[in-house]
Amino acid sequence: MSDLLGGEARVTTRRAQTRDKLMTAAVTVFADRGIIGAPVEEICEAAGFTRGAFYSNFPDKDALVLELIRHEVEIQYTAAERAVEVMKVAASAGRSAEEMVDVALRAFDAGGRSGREWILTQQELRLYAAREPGVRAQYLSFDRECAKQFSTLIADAVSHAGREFTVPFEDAISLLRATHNEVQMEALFGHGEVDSHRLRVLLLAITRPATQSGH
Amino acid sequence: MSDLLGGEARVTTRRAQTRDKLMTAAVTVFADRGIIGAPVEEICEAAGFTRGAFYSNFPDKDALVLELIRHEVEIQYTAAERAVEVMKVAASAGRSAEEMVDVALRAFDAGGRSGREWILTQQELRLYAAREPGVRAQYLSFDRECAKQFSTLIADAVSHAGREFTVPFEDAISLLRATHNEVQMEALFGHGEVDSHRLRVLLLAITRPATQSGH
DNA sequence: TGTACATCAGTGAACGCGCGTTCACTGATGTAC
DNA sequence: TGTACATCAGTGAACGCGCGTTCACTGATGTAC
Repeated sequence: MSDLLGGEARVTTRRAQTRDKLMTAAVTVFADRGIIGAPVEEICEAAGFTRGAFYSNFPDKDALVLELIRHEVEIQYTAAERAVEVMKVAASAGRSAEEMVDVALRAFDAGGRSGREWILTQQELRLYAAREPGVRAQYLSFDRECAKQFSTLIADAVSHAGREFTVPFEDAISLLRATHNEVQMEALFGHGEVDSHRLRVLLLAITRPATQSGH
Repeated sequence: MSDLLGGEARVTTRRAQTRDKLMTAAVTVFADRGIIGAPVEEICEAAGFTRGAFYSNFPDKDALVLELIRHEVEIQYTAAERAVEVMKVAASAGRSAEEMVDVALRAFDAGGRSGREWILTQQELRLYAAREPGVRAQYLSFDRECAKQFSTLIADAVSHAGREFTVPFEDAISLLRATHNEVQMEALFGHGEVDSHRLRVLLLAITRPATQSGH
C-alpha cells in the first residue's frame, strides 16, 4: 500500500487535483475577463490557492491555456460518444428522424460544454489561437479532433435516421458546425438556452430520405 | 471663407482626421493583440501620435471601442447597398442565379471588411460586447443593423435570381449569417481568402426556382 | 512502532515592468482691433 | 495688412497601480533505519 499505488499515486493525485481546480477556475475567469484580461491571481483565488501554486503547476499562463485546449478534446470526445449511443437507443426505439437528430444534439450539448462560460471560453480560445502562433498548432489539432467527432456523430445520426445528404459531406459538416456555433453565440446574447431548432431546419434542408438499397 | 466653413469646419476636420487615424490604427492593434491586450500607446504610435492625443479625443479606451462599433455600422451599410446595386446590374445582364449570388456576396465582402484584421477585430468586438455590459447594448444595435442590411441584400438577391426560400426567411438568414461567419473564421486559420463556395451550396440547398406568378 | 531526515506542494512577500490616465506645457490656428 | 491675444490640438514627462513572475520559506507527506 506504499510504493506503487501509495507513494507516487497519492502525490500525483494531489497535483492532478490542484491542476484540475486551477483549470476549472480558469474557465470561469476567462469567460468573465477574457484570456488576456484574466489575472493569474484571480484564477488562483477562485480555485482556492495562492499564486505560487499556479507557478508550481504551470510554467506560465500560456501553458495553462494549452492544457485547457488539450483537456477540452477529451470532453468533446466523450460527449460525442455518448451522443452516438443515446441516438442509437432512440433509433432502435423507432423514433422519427427529427426526434433522433434532436436527441443526439441535445446529448452532445449536455455532455460537452454548452453553458455560457464554456461558450465564451471556447470563443476566447479560438481567437487566442488565431493570434498566438505558439498556441495555434495545438488549437488546430484540437479543432480537427472535434470536427472528426462531430462528423462521426452526424454521419451516424443521419444514416440511422434513414436519410442521406443532398450536398457533399464535407460541406454538410461545415454548414452544421457553422450553425451550431451561431446558435451558441445567439444563446450568449439572448437570454435563453442553446436551441437546436436551426440545426434541425438545416439538417432537413440538406438531407432527404435515403435510397433504400444503400447505393 | 472664415467663420462658417473656415473656422469651425477646419478645426473639426483636423479632429475628425485624428480620430479616424486612431480608430484605423486601433483595428490593426486589436487584431494583433486583442482588445484588452492592446496598449493605448501602441495604437497611438501606429496612428502617428502620442498618448495625449488619444485622451484628448476619447475619454478612455472603452469609448474608442464603442465608437468603432458605431463606425462599423456605416461601412457595412454602404457595403450592402453597393452589393445590391452590383447584383441588380448582374440581374439585368441575365446572369444565372449562382453567378448573381456569387457577385453579390463578393461585392459585400469587398465593400465591407473581409481582411484578416477586420475579421479578427469583429470577433473581438463580439466577445468584448458579450462580456462588458456597457458595450453590449451598443453592439446589439450594431448587430441588428447588420442583420437587417444582410437580410435585405439576400432577399433581393434571391428574388432577382428568380428563386424562393424553402425554409422560413428568418431561419434562412440565420443559417446564411452563420455560414458567412464560419467561412470568415476558416479564412483566419487557413492561409487563403474568404471563399464563398459554402455560401452558394447553402443557398442552393435552401432555395428553389420561384413559382412564376408570385403566389 | 518511533525517530530523524528528505522531498514535495503550496505560501506569501517582494520585485519590477507595462500600461492607463493625468497634467502642465508648446506650437499652431484662429480672432479682434 | 500687422500685431497682440485667445483657443485649441497634440506633446511628453510623471504618477501609480495591477499583474506576471520569482524565491526563500513552511508545513505536510513520505522514506530509512
